[in-house]
Amino acid sequence: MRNLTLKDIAAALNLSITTVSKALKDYPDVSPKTKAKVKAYTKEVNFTPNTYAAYLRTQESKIIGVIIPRLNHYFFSNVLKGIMKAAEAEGYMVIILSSEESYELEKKQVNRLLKQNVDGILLSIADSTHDTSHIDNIITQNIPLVLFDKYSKLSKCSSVIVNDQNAAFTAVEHLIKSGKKNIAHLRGPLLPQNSIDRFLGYRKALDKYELTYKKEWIFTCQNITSDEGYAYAKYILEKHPEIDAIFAVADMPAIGAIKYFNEQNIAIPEQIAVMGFSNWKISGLITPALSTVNQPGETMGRKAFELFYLELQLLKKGKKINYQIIEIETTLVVRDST
Amino acid sequence: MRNLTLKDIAAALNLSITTVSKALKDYPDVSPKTKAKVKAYTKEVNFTPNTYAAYLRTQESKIIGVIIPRLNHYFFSNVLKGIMKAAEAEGYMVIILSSEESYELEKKQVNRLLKQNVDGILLSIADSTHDTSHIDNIITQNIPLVLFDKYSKLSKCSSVIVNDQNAAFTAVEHLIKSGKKNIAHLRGPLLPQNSIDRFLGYRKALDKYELTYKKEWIFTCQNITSDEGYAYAKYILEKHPEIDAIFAVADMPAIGAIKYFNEQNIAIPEQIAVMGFSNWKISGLITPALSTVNQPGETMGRKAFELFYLELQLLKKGKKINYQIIEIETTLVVRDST
DNA sequence: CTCGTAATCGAAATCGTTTTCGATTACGAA
DNA sequence: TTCGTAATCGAAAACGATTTCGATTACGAG
Repeated sequence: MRNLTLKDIAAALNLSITTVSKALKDYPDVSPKTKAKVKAYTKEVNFTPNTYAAYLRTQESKIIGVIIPRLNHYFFSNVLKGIMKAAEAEGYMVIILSSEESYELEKKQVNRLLKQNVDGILLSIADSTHDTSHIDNIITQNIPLVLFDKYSKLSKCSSVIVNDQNAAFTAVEHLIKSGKKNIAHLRGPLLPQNSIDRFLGYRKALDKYELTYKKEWIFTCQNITSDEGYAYAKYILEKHPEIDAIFAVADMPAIGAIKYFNEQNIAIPEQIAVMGFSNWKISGLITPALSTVNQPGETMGRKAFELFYLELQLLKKGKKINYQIIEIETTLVVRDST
Repeated sequence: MRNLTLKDIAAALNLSITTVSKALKDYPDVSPKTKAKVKAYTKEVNFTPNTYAAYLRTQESKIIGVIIPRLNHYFFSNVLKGIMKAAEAEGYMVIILSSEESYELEKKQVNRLLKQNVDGILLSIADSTHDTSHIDNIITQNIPLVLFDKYSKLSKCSSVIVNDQNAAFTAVEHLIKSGKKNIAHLRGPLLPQNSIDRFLGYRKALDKYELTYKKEWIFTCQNITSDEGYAYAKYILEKHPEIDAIFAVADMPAIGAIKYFNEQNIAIPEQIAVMGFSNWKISGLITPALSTVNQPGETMGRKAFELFYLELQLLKKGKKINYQIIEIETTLVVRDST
């Protein structure tokens, strides 16, 4: 019960393998009549050429690789959805690997994909990635590479990102305009550009509205978990009762903070407002519903694939690829926590 | 900058392609000395045989396909994690496809995987799948198939599942033991076996403790969303104030119900208790934290891969495979909502 | 010295496609 | 008739690995 081959088709139609192959690929040197015959028959028996054999000649695997930092992560799941939909439409398969936010594992996964001879790599770099030689490695091998969300300023390649700084600025501005003056920031770790940018957006907003920036109102979430948010909320309530709003680097810490405030019967947003970032599904479901910044993950994924596809076409034509950075628009989602 | 080939290695070591290939595969007819030489060199230059070329002879792609009903779904993400970890350990790549809970799309995705000549398929069937001919198709093609979580009683193949009936029974029993007597059930749609089993577990618990089963206390969630839970909670409060507990087919509807009760200042669990199913991450983060049944997704994924791998080995040896059904243990997670 | 055997190695076929380059045929022009 | 051209088709050589089968060498037994 193995799959059919060109040989089988050729035998059935009394043609050569060559002609069948060419008919399917619309070569000009096969008559319209035989073309039609071949196409009708292959459709009838549901034949498609073996991709592995085809790879050997064309060096195209019709498979792309995607590396994300985490699998069970709402935002990245949405990005994946966007990538896979777009890939499917163009007949590409997607191999997904996870770096688990580890630099070492990320290197390894990149290597696995290169060994697999994927046609391109879509990558969101891990928080702990401090060196980009493995990424540059992809580029020198002339394999289309697109970074998304968590990108690097070091590597010369296409990226699909969000303007984190602007988005954070808008979020904090909203807090200020609603009357809050002592705004704390639960920031992310030092490494990924995103948490730096969100922090910078926060500072910019304070600057613009002439609010004083206080170092002791900045709290670093190493793993961006709800537990960290919960713990910092407790600390804030005990040591910094003057704080009247929190801008978190992501929804998870924000949700943790809300959980603590709920337990302590603190009025949100009256006594303290909470703003998240990312718009996870959960954010709309907790009480009070969390205000946050919406990052359109699916769009991001789609754009990332499109960028890869574009680069591939240019590469095939031997043209030079000019890297581009696509910025996806975010929107402020105001709910009940601000 | 293309990848190295056996030819390159052979040339560099002054050996034939054959010998290099055999040395790498530990054939007995190559001397330990040359074996060592070949292995040392291939390791040094980081050579691995091209998988596509290898496929042509061995018919093994070292790729498995996974079809899940939904991508951005906490439980399935965990299953994927388990699958991918296990696959990675055995040197397998994983292609993931989503059926979006659609029967038609599921058929299509199965077909795509068959065309891709994957070594095996891991599948969680869609809610709307009413016919299993496409699944039987996989089996007749002699490709290892493992169903997980959402399985079918119709197809003769290995499965990794949870004993939904027992788990539901235990959950409802817990509600009863905590003093609740009028327990409603937000059930899932009619098709997947899981929602049937959870419903049966609910009934069994009522029977055992001699509580009357009332048809009007059963509410069907077609899409298992929080919105449905929210709407039913409202309905229950208005039309059935006698109900003092809700057992939901999944966490999402339970969370929606809690949201409504929170808004109405209903005391949970005193006035009405809420029990979910699945233990999504979010469940521990809402207030009150949701009691639920923990389904170990990662374990399920790992077991599913192991089952596939086992079948593949048997198949290669030409032995008959005897299908088995693995039941994963669930645990009751009691939090603040009961 | 001869022969059989074991130990090593390689040539070549094969997997299923793609693609180059010839081969064949038909047909109109000269 | 003959020749050139266009229109169709196929043979065969890749692609890079695996594997069968045969070749070669070395060496000890007789």
